[in-house]
Amino acid sequence: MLFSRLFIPTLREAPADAEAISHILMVRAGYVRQLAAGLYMYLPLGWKVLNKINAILKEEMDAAGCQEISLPVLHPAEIWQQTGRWNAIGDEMFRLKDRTGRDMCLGMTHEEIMTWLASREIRSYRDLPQIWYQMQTKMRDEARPKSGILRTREFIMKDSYSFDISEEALDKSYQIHAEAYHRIFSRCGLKFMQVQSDPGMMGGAVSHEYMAPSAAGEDEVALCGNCGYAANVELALSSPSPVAEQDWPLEEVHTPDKRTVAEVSNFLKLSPAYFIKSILLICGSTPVLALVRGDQDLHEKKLNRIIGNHRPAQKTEVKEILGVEAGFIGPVGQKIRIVADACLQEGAYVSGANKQHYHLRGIKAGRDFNAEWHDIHTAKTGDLCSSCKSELKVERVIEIGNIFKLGTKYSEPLKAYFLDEDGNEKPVVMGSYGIGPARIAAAAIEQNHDKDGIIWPKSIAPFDIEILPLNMNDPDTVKAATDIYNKLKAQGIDVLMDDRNERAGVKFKDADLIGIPLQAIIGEKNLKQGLIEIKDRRTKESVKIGVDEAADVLRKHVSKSLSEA
RNA sequence: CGGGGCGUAGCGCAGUCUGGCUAGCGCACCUGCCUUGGGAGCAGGGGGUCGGAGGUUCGAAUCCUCUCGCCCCGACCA
Repeated sequence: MLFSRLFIPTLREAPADAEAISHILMVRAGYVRQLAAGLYMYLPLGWKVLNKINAILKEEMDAAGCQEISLPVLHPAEIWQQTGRWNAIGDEMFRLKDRTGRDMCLGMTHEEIMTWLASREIRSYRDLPQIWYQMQTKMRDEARPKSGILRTREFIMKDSYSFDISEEALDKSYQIHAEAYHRIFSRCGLKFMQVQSDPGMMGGAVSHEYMAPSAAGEDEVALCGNCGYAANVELALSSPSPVAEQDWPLEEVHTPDKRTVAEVSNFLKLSPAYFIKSILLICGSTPVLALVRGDQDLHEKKLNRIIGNHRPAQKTEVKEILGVEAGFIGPVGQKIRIVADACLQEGAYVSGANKQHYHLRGIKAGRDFNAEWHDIHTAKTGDLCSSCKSELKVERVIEIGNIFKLGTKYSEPLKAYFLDEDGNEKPVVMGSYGIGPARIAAAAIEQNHDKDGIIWPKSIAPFDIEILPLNMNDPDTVKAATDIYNKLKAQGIDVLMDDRNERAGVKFKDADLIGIPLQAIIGEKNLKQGLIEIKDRRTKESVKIGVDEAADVLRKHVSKSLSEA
């Protein structure tokens, strides 16, 4: 492809409204443009990258025995009403009516529609298993789109759905996906990991996420370097690192106007780890007291799984319900439901005395208060792994894919039944599996860039090679470049030639920005000695090779690097 | 949805507090000359309903009211 014939609007300066590196670079290098919040247009280079990723996805899905189909984006409401998600999902679903007034929605995922299809067509155990997938647009009215193409309101997803006769059979489909996903992300050149995750609104019992480490990510995972435990912090189990046990008698301490853990711990010259943080929550209309160690944070989602939806109590409610001002509340003597972090079962602590300007020191679980014990704190770096007691590390990540065991959550309400060998009617056992190609692209940039621009992994770069004829007014340069360009093209190599009548500096800057992994630089001086230069975008190392052998050498470079990937 | 920030040429910005000449600068763009190994130089040129609506005023990018949009933090989240 000739640069002059391609629409590649590069920018010298970073757009003012971009913050994430991948966002800045994709806009600057002319890969994408923004239409509105969370809505992006893919320009030729961006679309090419996305299609390279999609091709890898399809290859691996097909190789795993999955079948590509395509479903509508526009859905009738009834199907979503049957599974209950029409009501369970809030403003995140785009809803509309057709001309007859019938409720419709735009698909944010396709469990319902896939299951509807299965319910119509699958009758016998002989029809199973099936794995169907599609590369298709999802629409989600995100509360806050952000970070360029990392979180958008419209995006393409590879989503697949498995239909099996039993949980054991589902395990197999699940495993097939796990293996395919490992191959896909490896081929895309990403650093990634598989972690345990919370199934959330998808339902089902087991799920895993595929995470690409990056500061631009929105999720956090807890990782154990020793035993390999890896989980989203939404459910990661950990023990806060223990503190030396104190042998305090239970006694009141006067703490005038000291309310927060930080204030009291300063006042008493004690580490926050010796405190119990008491948080009053309102769950429906019943109050619940949540307790975590003073140096820990409560994790809302963990608590949510135990007590359901809840909200923090207002200061006035605290006084009404507990009879004491917020800041001096504690678990001792409370009659209301208490959910406490498991680490508080050991040791003696300081907490509010439920008396204005007083705290209690020497509180011991079991003796002084009782609670339901759960892991409800937010795992953080330095916590101990719950299975092997090594130190955990918490890292920021981009979610690039996920796999869910759904069981019969969708097949039962949508009546996707089959007859088994014994003639019994049974619900199909399902799984669903997603990958976001745009997030793969963004994560690849987040993980592979330098001050000059993008450094694409070879497998998903928009081109294999960029040829840079430095002076288009020099006939020898043009001839040599065109010659190499034609030879490479004839060999099926995807090559971009910067044939613009620009100065060398402009071409170098744009080439580095765009990030094609291999550059072939053709300049007058080298050419006079029969040489051209090939340069690795990542290492910036270059070697000179003969013009005549250039096409062959470049071809070998490309095929070698692709087989490595 | 709560908090903060910002809307002036394709991009990046100044001007707004303290109203006043024909609304400016850099880059990009067009023409010509020149130049060709890291975003050259010279000369000439085109491009703006100052996000929108209403108001105050002799006069509004600037002040007031309303409104729309975008970004960031938080809440939320297949």
